[in-house]
Amino acid sequence: MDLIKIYECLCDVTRLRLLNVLAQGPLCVCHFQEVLREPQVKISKHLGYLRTRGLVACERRGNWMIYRLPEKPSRQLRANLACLQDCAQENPVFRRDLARLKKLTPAVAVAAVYERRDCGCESGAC
Amino acid sequence: MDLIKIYECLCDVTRLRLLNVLAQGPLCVCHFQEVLREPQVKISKHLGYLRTRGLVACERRGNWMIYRLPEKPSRQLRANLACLQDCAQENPVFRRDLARLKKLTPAVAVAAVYERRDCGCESGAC
DNA sequence: AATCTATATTCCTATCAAGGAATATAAATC
DNA sequence: GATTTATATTCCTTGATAGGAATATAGATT
Repeated sequence: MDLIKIYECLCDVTRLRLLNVLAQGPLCVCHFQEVLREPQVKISKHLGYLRTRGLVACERRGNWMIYRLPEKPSRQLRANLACLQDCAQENPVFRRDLARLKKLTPAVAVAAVYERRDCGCESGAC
Repeated sequence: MDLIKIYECLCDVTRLRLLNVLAQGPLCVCHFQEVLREPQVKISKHLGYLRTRGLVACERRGNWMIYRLPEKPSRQLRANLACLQDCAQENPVFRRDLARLKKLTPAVAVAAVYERRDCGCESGAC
C-alpha cells in the first residue's frame, strides 16, 4: 500500500526535517548539512531513502546533487505533505531549520537560490 | 517528538485499518476481528500499540474491551486522522472494512451500536 | 594525472517491530 | 468452583532500520 510507504518515510525526525526544508524549494546536500547540522552520511542516507520511495527527486549539477519534492506528487503524498506543513508550524526544531535556511542566502530570497543557477556554495561551480 | 510517534503508529496497514474503522465509532476487539478478518493476537497487539502511544483509548465493559479514538486528540493527531480519512476513501481495503462494519449490525445504524449499551455480541452481556 | 570537493555506499552493531503459538488473565455463566 | 468467553501477554524468530566509520565514486580543478 502506497500510503504505508509514505508513513514509513515520515516516521523519522531527520526525514521530516528534510521534507520540511524541501517544501521551501530545492536544495543540495551540502546545504542540508548546514541547515540541519547533521553529518553528511546521515543526510545522504535519508535523502536516498526518500528518493527510492519516490518522496523526493534529484538531479546532479556539477558536483552537487540537488534534491526537490516531486513535480507531480500523488494525492496521498500531497495531502500528507500539507498535513506535515501544518503540524511543523508549531515545532521549534522545524522553525530553527527554516531560520538557518534563510540565513544561508542572506539578502536573497530563499526560493531564488536556484534561479541563480548555482547551489549557493562558495565556489559557484554548480 | 510527538509527531514521530504518530507516524510510527500510522506506518502499519493493520493499525491504519483499525483507526479507519474507529473513525466510525467505538468498537470491541471481537468486532475488529470480524471486520478486519485478522487473528486475535494481531488485533489485540496493534490496539495495545496504539493505546500506549495515546492514539486510542479503551474501557472495559464486562468481558469486552471497547476501543475508541481519544476524546480530545492533539491538533497534530486530529490533522493526521483527518488526512488518513481523506486518503483512505479511495482504497479498497479500507472500504471493504467499512462495508463489513455496517453488516455487523444489520438494520442498526453503525453509530448506534454503543448506544444500545452492549457491544453487539450475541450474548448481550456487555 | 593527481587532487579536491560533494555525495553515495559498504560494513558493522544495536534496536525495534511484526507475526504466530502458546499461555495468562479477567469477567461471566453454569 | 469449574468452565467459557474475550482479551492480553510472553516467548520466539525474522526482517527492517538507524547511526557511524571507513571507503568508494563522480565530477571539477590544477
